[in-house]
Amino acid sequence: MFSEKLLTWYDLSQRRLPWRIQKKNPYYTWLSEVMLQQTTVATVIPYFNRFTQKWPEIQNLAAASLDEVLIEWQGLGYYSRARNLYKCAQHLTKSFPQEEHELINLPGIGPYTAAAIASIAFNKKAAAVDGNVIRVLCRYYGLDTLNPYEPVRAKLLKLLPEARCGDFTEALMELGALICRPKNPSCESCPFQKTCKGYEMGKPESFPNKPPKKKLPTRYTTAFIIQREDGAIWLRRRPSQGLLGGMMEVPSTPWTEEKNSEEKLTVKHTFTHFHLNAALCYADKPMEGEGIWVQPHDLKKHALPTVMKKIISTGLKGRE
DNA sequence: GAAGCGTGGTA
DNA sequence: TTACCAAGCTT
Repeated sequence: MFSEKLLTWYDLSQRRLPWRIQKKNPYYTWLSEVMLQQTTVATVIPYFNRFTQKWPEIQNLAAASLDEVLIEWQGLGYYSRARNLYKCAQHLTKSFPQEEHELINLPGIGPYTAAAIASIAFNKKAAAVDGNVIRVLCRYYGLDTLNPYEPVRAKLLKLLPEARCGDFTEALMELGALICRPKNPSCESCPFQKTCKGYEMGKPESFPNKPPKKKLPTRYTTAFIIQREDGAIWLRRRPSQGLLGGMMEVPSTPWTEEKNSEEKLTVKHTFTHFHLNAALCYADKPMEGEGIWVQPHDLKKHALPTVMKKIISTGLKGRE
């Protein structure tokens, strides 16, 4: 009953997304699911299109270098995804598992993504529990527990149909994205309005029950815009693990909670777990250690995270 | 199990 | 401006 109604709605209302054009392409499913982790559809679309144009098959992606992948990934965030994607491509080139319990052993593929790939690409009966599914089912069943993952997973397993498992998985997430939105849900056009507990209670937006978030600390640094007479800028590579791992950067002092002396030019940027306040400082001699000179025109050839693009562009403008 | 891990859009 | 959020994974 539930699944029939959901699939009918989905057949009528689904968006045409690049990874849905070619039906059942496991490479597309895997790539899109990794890109969509904690990231909006609108942000992912151009990245997905560039990746699949540059690397039409997994073999092409696996044959690239990690730096090439990081360059294409720059700006998308959570760069461990790109590192794991690259590592995972090496495995998938040999064989592409169809089962959830095999997929979950691959780098960058966790419980959600394993179930999503098994279900969407191979039509297996797997329970993909993401933020959408948690929101939709918590509202529908009026679940107000602070840890809804397991209860939602149990409900989902009972709802999953024998046929069209993959479409059902996509449909439930699509309902969450288009109708059962986090804010301003469109209950008037929801096919499940009549039987939705959250709607009946008059407060669908209060589900799921989330703990309050802590305030983010601010860290401070001084970033060095080191520019040679011919205009080239000094860059170096960050350590391969941790924050912005493997990406390029301009040198900077350690990022600590000690405030800067008030500088003229600063760049502010917010990461997942802290705000960064970078005071800019100009120099013309390189720092110790490894690094490269890059002409401003060639910056696009290097894997720069957004925070570094902001620092460099602000630094170059501020110098004029 | 809690913390670390990006970014851009929206209210 | 600040806060919150968006198809989670790893350690």
